[in-house]
Amino acid sequence: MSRMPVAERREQLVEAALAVASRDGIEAATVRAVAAEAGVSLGVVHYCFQDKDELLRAMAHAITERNAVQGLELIPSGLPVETVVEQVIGVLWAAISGTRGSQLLSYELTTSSLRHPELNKVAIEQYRGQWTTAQRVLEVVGHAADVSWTVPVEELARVVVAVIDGFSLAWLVDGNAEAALRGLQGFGSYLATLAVPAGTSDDDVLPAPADA
Amino acid sequence: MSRMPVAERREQLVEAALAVASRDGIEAATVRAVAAEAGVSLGVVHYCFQDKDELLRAMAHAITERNAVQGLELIPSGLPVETVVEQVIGVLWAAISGTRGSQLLSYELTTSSLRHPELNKVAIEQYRGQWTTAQRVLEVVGHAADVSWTVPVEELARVVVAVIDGFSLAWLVDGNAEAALRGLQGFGSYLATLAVPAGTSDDDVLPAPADA
DNA sequence: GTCTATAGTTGGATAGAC
DNA sequence: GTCTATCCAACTATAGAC
Repeated sequence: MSRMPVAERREQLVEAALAVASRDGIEAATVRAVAAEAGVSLGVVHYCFQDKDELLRAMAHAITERNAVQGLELIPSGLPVETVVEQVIGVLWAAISGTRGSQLLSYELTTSSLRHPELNKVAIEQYRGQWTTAQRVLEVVGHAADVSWTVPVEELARVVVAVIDGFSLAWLVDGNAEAALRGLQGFGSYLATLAVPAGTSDDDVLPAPADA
Repeated sequence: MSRMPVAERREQLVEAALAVASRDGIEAATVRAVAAEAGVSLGVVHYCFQDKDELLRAMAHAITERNAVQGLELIPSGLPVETVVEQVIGVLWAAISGTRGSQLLSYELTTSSLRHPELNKVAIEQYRGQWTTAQRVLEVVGHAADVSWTVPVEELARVVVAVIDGFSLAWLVDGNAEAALRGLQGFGSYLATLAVPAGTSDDDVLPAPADA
C-alpha cells in the first residue's frame, strides 16, 4: 500500500470518497472519513489534494463520467419505436434503482454546487453530461427504430432528463419503485408519439432545404 | 423585543431560519446564524427549541405549509382545458422562478431528510403535501374546464409533481427560465390531451357502475 | 426570560519526525 | 512519501449570572 504513485493514490482516494459519500451522504465525506475509508492517514489526503474542495471536485467528476459512460449502445434495431423506448427505459431504471446512494449523492452534489462558489461548475457539468447523453440516446433510438423526432432532440433531451430527475427524486423519497417505473413508461409512451417514420433520405433528418 | 411569549419567539426564529437557509443554504443555517439573523443571543434559540433538529423540522414544516397554501382557487371557468392548464402553469412558474432560494432550499431539505434519520419524516411530508396539492389543482382545473381526466388524478398528480421538480432543478442549474417554462408548457399541452369532456352527470366521474 | 461564558466536539489544515 | 502530533476555527449545547 505504501509508496504508491500519486495518480494512483488519487484514484484510490476518489473511490473512497465516492464510497463514503454514497453510503453516508456528502456531509459525511470529510477528509478524515475519506482517509479512514481508504486506509491511509490524514496527511496523505492533503498531500494528494490541495484541499477538501479539490477532492470533492474530483469525486464529482468521477461520478459524472460514470453516469455518462453507461454504454447503452446495444440497442436492438428493427423494432417499433415504442418497444425500443420501453426497453431503454427499463434498462435505465434498473441502473438507477440499483444505485440509490449514488443517485442521492448526485442531488446532494447538485445542491451543494449551487450554494458554494468553489464548486460552481460541478452542477452545470453534471447536467451538460446528462443532456448530451440523453441526446445521444435519442439519436441512437431514432436510428435503431428508423424514425425521426418531431421536436428538436436537444430540446427533447432536456425534457427527458427533467422527467427522469423528477421521478427519481420521488422514488428516493417514497421508495415506490413501481410507481416511478410506471410513470416513466407512461412518459415513454408519450415520447413515442413524438416520433415519425424517417424521411426518404437514409440517414439525415432534413427532407428538403427550403432556401439559401 | 425582550420578554416575548415563547410561541411568538418560535415563529420569529423559524422566520429567521428560513431567511438564512434560503439565502445561504441549509448548511449555513446554524443555531448561531439563526440567532444572529433574529437579533437574539445564542441561548434564546436553545430556550425555544430543544435542539437544532427541532428548529430545522419547524422550518421544514413552515416551508411545506407555505408551498401548499398557495391559493390558486381563482381559476377561471368556461375556458378550454388547454387554456386553463396554460394559465395555471404560468402562475405556478412565476411563483417558482421568483423564489430561487426557497426552491433550492426545498431540495436541500429533501436530501438532508433522506440522509438523517432525525429528519426522516420531513421529505415524505413535503411530497405528500405536493402530491395532494397537485391533485386538488387537477380536480379544480377539471371542474373549471368541465372535463374529466382519463388517468386517475392521484397518479397524474405524481407525474405533475415529478415534471415540475425536474424542470425546476434544471432551471436552478442552468438559469434558463425560458427553456424551463417552454418545457412545462409542452407538458401542459400533453396534459390537456388526457382530458375528455365531463360525463353527463354534473359532477362525478363514474359514468356507469358496471357491477355489484 | 435573556444574557455571557464556557465546556465539549468535530473537522480542515500544517509541521515535523521518520 | 507517509505517519503522528498539533493548531485553529466553527459548531452544539449547557451552566450560571443578571
